Amino acid sequence: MPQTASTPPVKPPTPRQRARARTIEDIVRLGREHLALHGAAALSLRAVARDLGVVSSAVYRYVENREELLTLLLIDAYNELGDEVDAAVAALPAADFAGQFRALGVAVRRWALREPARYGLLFGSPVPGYRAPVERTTGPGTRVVYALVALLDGAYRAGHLAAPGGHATVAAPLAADLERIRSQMGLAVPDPLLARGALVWTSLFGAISFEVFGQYGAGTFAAADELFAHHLAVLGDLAGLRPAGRRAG
Amino acid sequence: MPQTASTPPVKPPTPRQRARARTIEDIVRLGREHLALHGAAALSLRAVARDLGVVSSAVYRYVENREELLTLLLIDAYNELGDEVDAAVAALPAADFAGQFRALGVAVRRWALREPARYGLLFGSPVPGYRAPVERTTGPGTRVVYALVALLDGAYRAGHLAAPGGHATVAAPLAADLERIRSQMGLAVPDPLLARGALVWTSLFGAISFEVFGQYGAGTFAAADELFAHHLAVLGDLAGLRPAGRRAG
DNA sequence: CGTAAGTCAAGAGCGGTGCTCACATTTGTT
DNA sequence: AACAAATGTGAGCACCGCTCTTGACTTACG
Repeated sequence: MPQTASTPPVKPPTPRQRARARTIEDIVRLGREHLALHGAAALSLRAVARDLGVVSSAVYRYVENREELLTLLLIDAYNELGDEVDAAVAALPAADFAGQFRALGVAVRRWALREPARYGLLFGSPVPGYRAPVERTTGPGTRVVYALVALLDGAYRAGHLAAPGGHATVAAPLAADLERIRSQMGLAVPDPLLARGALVWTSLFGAISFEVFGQYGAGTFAAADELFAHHLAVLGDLAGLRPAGRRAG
Repeated sequence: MPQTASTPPVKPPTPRQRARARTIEDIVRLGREHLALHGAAALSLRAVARDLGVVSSAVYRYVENREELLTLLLIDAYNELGDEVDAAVAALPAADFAGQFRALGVAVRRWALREPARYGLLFGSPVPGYRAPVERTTGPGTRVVYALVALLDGAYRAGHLAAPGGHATVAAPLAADLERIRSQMGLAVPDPLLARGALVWTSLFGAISFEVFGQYGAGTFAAADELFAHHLAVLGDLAGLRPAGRRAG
């Protein structure tokens, strides 16, 4: 559980502060349930108030407005996804980069299919009129891509990332972006692999979004698991990851 | 312009029917503007009625409800995107499959960046409580993927689609899906290439969605055009497309 | 031509939403 | 006990989707 951000660093929390924190937690929990059931656009403060057993205007004592609750739910969802992805990646041997990549992809997909409405809030069309406060959401919101980039950088430093073939080149303006990213994140991955990593990143979420949002026609792919496994394998190749040592080899 | 679906095949339209059709067109046009400005979830029949200079209940004479208007706008957007993609692909020589693929991707991205809210309606998180009527939207909604698949199939039949390398395999249940798709659409592309085509399809929209929905952090990629061009080149390779004859070679 | 059928705009109204505000109540502290 | 802060209440505003009735109008037909 993250500590409340506004807690002063010295005093222990008073009972009232504890009760207040608990109420906010309840509001977020109820909001999460409504979000999961009816989607982001249908999230209603009045409904949350009803479930909380309180009059509608009372929740404004705890949450500034609907946007604020959306922000809390956004951070909540980002962190839950980040936790599951981190755990899935950490469950594999440190040297099994291809396996870690597969685990990352599988973890994101599993969470997305389990929480489609929350996934839509994070990675779907932006909620109209709502702009996520960058200073509060970038941290949790970048956990997955940080895990992916760390994975690729570790593989590269371990000599497990193959140089790409193909006809794609990295134009100069793009190289400038990549150099900035590399220095900001302390990476060693060279441009062609880093650019491919960006593509793999967006492609992973593209495949998951198509499945979660029902962009494939209904019944087009009955073997959704196998389709995603195939895509993950291709994307792993695309990133330059060599599969770990052959089984029983 | 597609003819109105409910027109009887014999009688010419009466003035009343013409006026009615014009009013519906106006409603769709105004709805398109509201959609583009404020997003799908904020689309309001009352606001459309105000812009139309009519009382709110009057629009229900022409449009059954909000969902119906959303459906009309969905079809409208799918067709506009499909028209632009078809035109972009058709502008290239029939044998330049790699160029056609690039043109397809560029056309989708251009439309998406020009019409982010409408793109979000088509490819973003589904509108809560709204289920698109399959019988009316699958036709327009599959135009882009049909164009992509036709492109790949044509390239394969012309011997311009290279067999893929890598470690990915097509599991048996997935092969059954692909076989069904192949027979339904009359394709010749074999499983590994068809599965890769599906990945290229989702990856293309993944890259575009990330850009349109602002999933890249602000300022992460200043060279958005070059990034997308890179991705298109890699995805073309991934699909198996060989670049057209070297320039001046 | 006159009447009946069909069509349409208008307005009231229902229940829902986000949000604000004045007021009452509870609670912790002095 | 008294006070002040925190919290809950209910009314109210403006908006939303949607329904229904009413009156006016257009069209078609006898």
